[in-house]
Amino acid sequence: MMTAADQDRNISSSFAKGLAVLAVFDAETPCMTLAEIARRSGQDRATARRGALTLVQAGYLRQDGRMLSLTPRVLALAGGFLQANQFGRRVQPVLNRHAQQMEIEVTLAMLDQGRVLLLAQSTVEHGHITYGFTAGSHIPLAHTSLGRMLLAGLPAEEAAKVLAETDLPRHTEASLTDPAAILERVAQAREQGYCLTDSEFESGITGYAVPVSRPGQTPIVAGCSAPRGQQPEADAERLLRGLQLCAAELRHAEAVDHL
Amino acid sequence: MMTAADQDRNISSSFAKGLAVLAVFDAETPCMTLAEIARRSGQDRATARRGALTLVQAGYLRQDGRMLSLTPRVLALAGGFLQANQFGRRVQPVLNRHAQQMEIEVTLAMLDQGRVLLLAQSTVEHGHITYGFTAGSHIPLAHTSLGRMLLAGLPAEEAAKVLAETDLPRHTEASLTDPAAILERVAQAREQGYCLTDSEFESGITGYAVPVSRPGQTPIVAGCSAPRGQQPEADAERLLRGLQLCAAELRHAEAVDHL
DNA sequence: TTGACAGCGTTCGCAAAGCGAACATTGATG
DNA sequence: CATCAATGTTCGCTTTGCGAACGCTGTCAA
Repeated sequence: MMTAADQDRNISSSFAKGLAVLAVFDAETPCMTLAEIARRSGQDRATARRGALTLVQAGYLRQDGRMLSLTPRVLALAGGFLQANQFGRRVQPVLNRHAQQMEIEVTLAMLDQGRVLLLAQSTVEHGHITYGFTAGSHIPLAHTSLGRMLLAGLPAEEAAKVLAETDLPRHTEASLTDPAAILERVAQAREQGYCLTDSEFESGITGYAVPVSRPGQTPIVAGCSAPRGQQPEADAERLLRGLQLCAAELRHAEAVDHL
Repeated sequence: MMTAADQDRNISSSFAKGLAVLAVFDAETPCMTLAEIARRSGQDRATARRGALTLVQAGYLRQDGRMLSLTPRVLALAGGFLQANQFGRRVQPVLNRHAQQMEIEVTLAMLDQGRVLLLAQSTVEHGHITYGFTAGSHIPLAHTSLGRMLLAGLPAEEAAKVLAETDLPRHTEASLTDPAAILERVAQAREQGYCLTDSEFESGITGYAVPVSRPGQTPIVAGCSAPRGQQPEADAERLLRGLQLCAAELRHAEAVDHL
């Protein structure tokens, strides 16, 4: 009874469903019940159960009573990527150095499924403590300087499409909620080669971002954020200059060319 | 012809095989052909192919010609774990602070499949560049201070068993190759509450490690490494004291209690 | 040049793997 | 205590995906 919507024989649907189970843990939910996993992954409870139990056996999930949570082993998966791309040698040291010079936390990010995916982060002591994001965290696309700079790295129409598929929760009173207004800021960022946002994600915090990837490549950006200071213009100039230097060095090291 | 060794109906074997494909990328191999994946994962080429193609469709792998490589999306899997355990807020700042005070890179690690899994690493600027390991990297168990301190966190017999299942490649001339000799160092580490190794993994580099987890918990350790200096004893005392402070703070913050 | 060969990606018939309706089990509510 | 809702688990039927077999490409020796 082969349907017309012929499932691709090259794709393993069981595997895809299992991956969906694993991916469900991306939110800040530390642990979940089977039913919750099933709901979030849009699968039958029995299906989710098989996926989860398989993950437990493989050591990626731990089962405490009826609660399931990720084990540190998932880090090894990311480790493969980081090692392969030499992040430890080519990216992290550069971020660290500029972060120290700028006296601020510097973040490298790219697009992933309509959100901003943090690739790497460098922290300096005395830095302002943010939400506690790390490499692998997702942050909103529309209301962060990183996100808008990433959109600016796409062709205008594509950026509009990505943005249209994103929902725009209002994080602060300053959050822009009109897609057109956001796209205008994106266009502005594209033109001037940097992006600033103020208080649209965290109140009182200004975000700064510059492109790292070369035009045409998958967009990669570097950015930082800090409480708004006494001389916003001077701060912006100093931080953007620092970020530009950092970005130039990453480009020169070809550290992010094939992401 | 159902065998007596009845495969558990609760486990999805296709999913498990797919995961094995993903895990194969943990080595420093940036990209692989289908056949290579099949060989490394011990699967039939066709099976590996389905797994890989599924991963491509899910966005975790990218296909360039006949080469397959991980995409940054795998970071999101790790991000779930890091966010859930508040690494960004509870662990990373502590590591960074002590690293800055000690003027050296500090690493947090645990056991995973007979190897040392790096959980987090301080990101302060410093002089000495190591292999470029990052969170999620695996390093050897037997010839690093982190690894031996981890073994010391296990009951003696269990440590012996884990070590027996590990192979002991000789990284440098100084590498101990006799399991008994290694276990003796482990026992010593267990007694004195810290572990030093010298040149057994990288020539001329001394490794320092102390336990972080409480006795009985899954072992977690903190450590650092540096070129051997002029006054080894003074260095050791200073660094171990720093690591102990760092470990105590992590314990107090209960940052790593349920890993 | 040509034949043999080794290694690769891909296909397809048949066995077995896993989907989900249905069944237990738990725990909250009137 | 009965009712109900929500969760975890089982099992028959169908679909999925296993792997022998195939075709293709590049390499070597005759």
